Amino acid sequence: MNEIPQRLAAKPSWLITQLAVHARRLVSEGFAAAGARGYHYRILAALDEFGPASQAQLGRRCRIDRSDVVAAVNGLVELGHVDRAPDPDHGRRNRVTLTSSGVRQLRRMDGLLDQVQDDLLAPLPAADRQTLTRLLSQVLAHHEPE
Amino acid sequence: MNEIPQRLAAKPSWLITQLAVHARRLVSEGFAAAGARGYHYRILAALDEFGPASQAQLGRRCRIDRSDVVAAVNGLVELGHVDRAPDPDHGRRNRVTLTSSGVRQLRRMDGLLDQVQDDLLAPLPAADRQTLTRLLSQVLAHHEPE
DNA sequence: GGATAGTGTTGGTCAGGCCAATGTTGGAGT
DNA sequence: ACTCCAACATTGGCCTGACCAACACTATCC
Repeated sequence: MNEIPQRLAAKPSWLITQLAVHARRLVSEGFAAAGARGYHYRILAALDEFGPASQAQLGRRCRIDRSDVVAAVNGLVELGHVDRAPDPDHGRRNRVTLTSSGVRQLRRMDGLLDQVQDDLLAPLPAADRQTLTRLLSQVLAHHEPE
Repeated sequence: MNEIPQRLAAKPSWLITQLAVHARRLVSEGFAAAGARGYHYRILAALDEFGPASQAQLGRRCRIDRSDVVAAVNGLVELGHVDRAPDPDHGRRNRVTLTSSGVRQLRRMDGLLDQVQDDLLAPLPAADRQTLTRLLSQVLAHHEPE
């Protein structure tokens, strides 16, 4: 009835972009429960793993445009999950820091996200999940900057 | 320097959505050469494989919202790749048909898209490409409307 | 000192995926 | 025959994520 054209179904680019739609849906549904957006998680994670950073640095690490980092940090500051202060050593630069509230939010999101991974890969046994992750990492690395 | 947070890099949802960004970029770059958009290809492919159809049917087969099908078909009609006429048997329904120009455009896009698949999966040997495609299909099928 | 690269910010664009409301039409139930 | 419901096409709006261009400022390198 609602059969997909073979041309599409067979193409990796189709599979990836369509699966990404479902992944995004699952993720944003999960995050909605925590009142957060996708960009927020990326930034909180980067701050937690690499410590305080400038907005430009965050953008590079999270694959977010600098202009979008501004808005996301604005949101995080308003929610109290992050602090923004001018970098004392570097005039124009900002220094973004994780607050304890931010750490708690990050933990919460981590939990939600683990559940999402499970829903996303539901039909696959553990071995296949690992294989898929490895192959995707390999391909993605090839398209990443340097 | 631009290291990605481990939390992200390890999550299938991240790998899929990020890879989808690159896939979309490659596809749209390729399609730009033919002056077409992503929705166009889907619709042309569905018409070619399943024959003339109503817009609602196209939407279901191509995973496009009804309202977006309207705009896409408008564009295709303007380009002469498709014909739209009221279905004689079914009052409100439209009947969308592929023109010979549409067939040519589809062939052209097919070629462009094959090249894109190659660029996308460049780092993978043939066997891995097949494995990846199989796993993605499996996962995607699980999230599709039965 | 003057060119050059990096930084934060504003504001705008785009594709893709959605939803709600409206007017219309076919068909099923009774 | 009449009513009610489901399907269809269309308009108009919204959201996320990813971009780009321009501006003002700062640091650094030659």
